[in-house]
Amino acid sequence: MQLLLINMGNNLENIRVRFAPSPTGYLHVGGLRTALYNFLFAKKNNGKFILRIEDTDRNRYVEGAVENLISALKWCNLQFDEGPDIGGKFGPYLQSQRLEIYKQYIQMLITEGKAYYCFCTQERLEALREEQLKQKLPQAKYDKHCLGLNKDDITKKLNEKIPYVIRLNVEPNNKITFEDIVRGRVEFESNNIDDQVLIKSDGYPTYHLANVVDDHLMEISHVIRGEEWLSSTPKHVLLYDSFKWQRPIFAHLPLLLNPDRSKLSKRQGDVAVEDYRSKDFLNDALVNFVALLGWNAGDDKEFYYLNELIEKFSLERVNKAGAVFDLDKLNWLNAEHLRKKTDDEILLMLKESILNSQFSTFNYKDFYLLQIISAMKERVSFVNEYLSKSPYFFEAPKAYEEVSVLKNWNRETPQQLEELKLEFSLLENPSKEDYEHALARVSEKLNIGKGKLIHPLRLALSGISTGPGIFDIAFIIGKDEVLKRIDTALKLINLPK
RNA sequence: GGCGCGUUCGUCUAGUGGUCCAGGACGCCGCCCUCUCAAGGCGGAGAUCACGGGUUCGACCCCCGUACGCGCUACCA
Repeated sequence: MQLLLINMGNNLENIRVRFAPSPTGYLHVGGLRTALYNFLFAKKNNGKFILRIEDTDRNRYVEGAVENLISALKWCNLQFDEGPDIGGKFGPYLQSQRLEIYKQYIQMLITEGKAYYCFCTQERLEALREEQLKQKLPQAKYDKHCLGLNKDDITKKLNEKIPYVIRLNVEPNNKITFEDIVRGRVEFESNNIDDQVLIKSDGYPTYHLANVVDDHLMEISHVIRGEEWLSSTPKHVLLYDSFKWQRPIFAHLPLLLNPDRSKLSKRQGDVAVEDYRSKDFLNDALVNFVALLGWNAGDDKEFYYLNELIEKFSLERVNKAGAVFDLDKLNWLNAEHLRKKTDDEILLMLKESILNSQFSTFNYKDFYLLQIISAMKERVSFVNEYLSKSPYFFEAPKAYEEVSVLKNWNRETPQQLEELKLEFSLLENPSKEDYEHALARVSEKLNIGKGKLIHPLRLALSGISTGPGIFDIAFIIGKDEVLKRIDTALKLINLPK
């Protein structure tokens, strides 16, 4: 009976995963993808998603980076259950505040002979490396020089305050094997593994020690991280085994790539979540897009909301190969998500956009903006395109697209537009249809095609040749404005001789 | 150099031994719709499944090798 309750293997009942970035600036889209998969896996399995900051490199610390990371995560709606700002049962969640813990655990390793003090100077290390390089050894490795030190030597050096590091004692001639959910079985030769530094001379742990100790203490069940960690996983496995701790389940995710297939980098475009946010991308679209970079549900569905991703996600369906970040597809997804928003949702965003634009001093009525939204909705991919693609709704045109003038404006046009203006001026509270009928009457009267009137009218009202139906535009800006803009155009547009 | 991982249309991908002379999406091109531009609908071009050997009656799918790419190779994460 009792045996049935004991389950030593990892199972899906107590899922705890973590996103563990180092605070070097902002959230990288690759980091977002890692965070997302962790989040999706946790939520799908009723588990916990934890944010832990790996700030054990004091040289790399960037002011405000943690706040930045958190706000980017929140913008993407990846709410974590435990973390530096909200706390939790397993805190603190900043590694720099856990130094005492690492010291305590490293002592266990030293006692067991699994780790040892190393007093070698930087100079000796460099000389060693150079020598090994000269001998064309397959690989530069520490020579375990300090492993030979006896207790007295060590206490003496310690008392003399000679700087030291603590190294992992890797036993030779072993095979180190582990299972990875996305890669399957992975095997390494212990001879190829260096005696990694675990505690640096400044007393801080390296990533390798800290991540293992914390993952164990925080009861992390699955380590889901980027492929760049695959090569150091055997060191972590060695550490788990040395501590006699159960290993978590590993899943190493494929990398995100530049168009030239190198690792996604700043040089070739935007890499920070913030960059996309400031370029008017929707959080839903970014998350949707990034989710599909390395994972798919096995069907043809491409449009997802976060809750749908949670429902469908599984680590088993994560791909092995790196994925190029294709901006075209992100743009498309953004347009898709934007069109699915309600007009009221867009209204809020549009007002925000106006505030940050050249039109910030104008005061548009919600009712007016809503009309613009319904006219432009299927013509924009980004909220700010309401302004850039149809500025004429926000301000009367001051100039007229040249090619369109050349194409649609001829000697007879002014006369014809005068006629149209007259007909329009007779209208009372005109609807779209009223404008349309009025224009039809004029075209009939002058015996010319409607196009002869429509295109110049479009030019006069909008200054450009693209946009919603011309009668919609007329209706939205209103009769007074229509008449005014025709007058202005008549005055400003002069055909070249 | 060593070790590890990977390789299906330009890109993201489906595919788990026969239903694939390989399906979908983005992008591109054409047609329809139409006052323009979009959106939408329809259609098209686009992959000798990196290459070479096996295994098998049969391989994109399994095995081996090669090439290429990427990652790691720090007292960085």
